Amino acid sequence: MKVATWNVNSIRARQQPVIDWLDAVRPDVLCLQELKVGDEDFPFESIAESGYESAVFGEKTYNGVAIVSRYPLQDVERGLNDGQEDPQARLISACIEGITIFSAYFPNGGEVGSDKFDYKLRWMSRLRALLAKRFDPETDQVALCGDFNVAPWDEDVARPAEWRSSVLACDAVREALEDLASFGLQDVVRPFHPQGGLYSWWDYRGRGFERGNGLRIDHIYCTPRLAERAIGAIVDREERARKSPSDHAPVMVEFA
DNA sequence: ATGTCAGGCGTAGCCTGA
Repeated sequence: MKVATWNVNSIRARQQPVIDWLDAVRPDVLCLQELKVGDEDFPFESIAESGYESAVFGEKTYNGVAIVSRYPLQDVERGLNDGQEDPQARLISACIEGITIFSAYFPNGGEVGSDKFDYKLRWMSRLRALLAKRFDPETDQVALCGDFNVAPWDEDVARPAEWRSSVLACDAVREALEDLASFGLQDVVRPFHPQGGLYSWWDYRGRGFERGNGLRIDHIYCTPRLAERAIGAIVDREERARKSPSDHAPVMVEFA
């Protein structure tokens, strides 16, 4: 079973690349982030023509997440559902073939110390609480996929000196991710690329891709029973090298 | 600090967010 995640930076701008990628790669599940459209503008029909069912939590202009799957999507849930307000569409989950898969778009965080940064840390803590409430990490098979907006290690950053103090790689967000993972989730991509140097996002500004200035901020984190089934992980850099790309490349893990 | 994108508004070009 192949599970992928891709921040497409507008599904409207990337509709054909997404469909072409589904047709070429044939993942079983693709988690999407930054749709930037309301549910009514999501291309359900075009994606269905390629053989995929979609569950969408859209938002006009900003955010928006989806899960597309070759298998039926069950028990779809949208948002953090913790009784507090979250006006931003950043989380959707569905049960697929006995695995609960999340598509998550973590807040970027703006600048360290800003209100947006506080929101990012709070959001991560609320996500941890949701996981702890809904799942038993010992027995449940859960995959948290998405744009985490966190590069967990210096090996995930091409130029640590340039990014170490940023909202993507500073100690506070790395600690928040460690706390989230301490629920019982592990990074299933890193073990296949222990040397690091594998990136999933390159800033449009400053021609990050052309200059090799990348970060690994898109992740697939799994509970142990699912993680032990992982047999490979890739980042599809070719999608970032194409004309008019998203600033993110797809990340995909195969499970036995 | 920002050399690039994308969407909104509204129909040019500025603003926001990333």
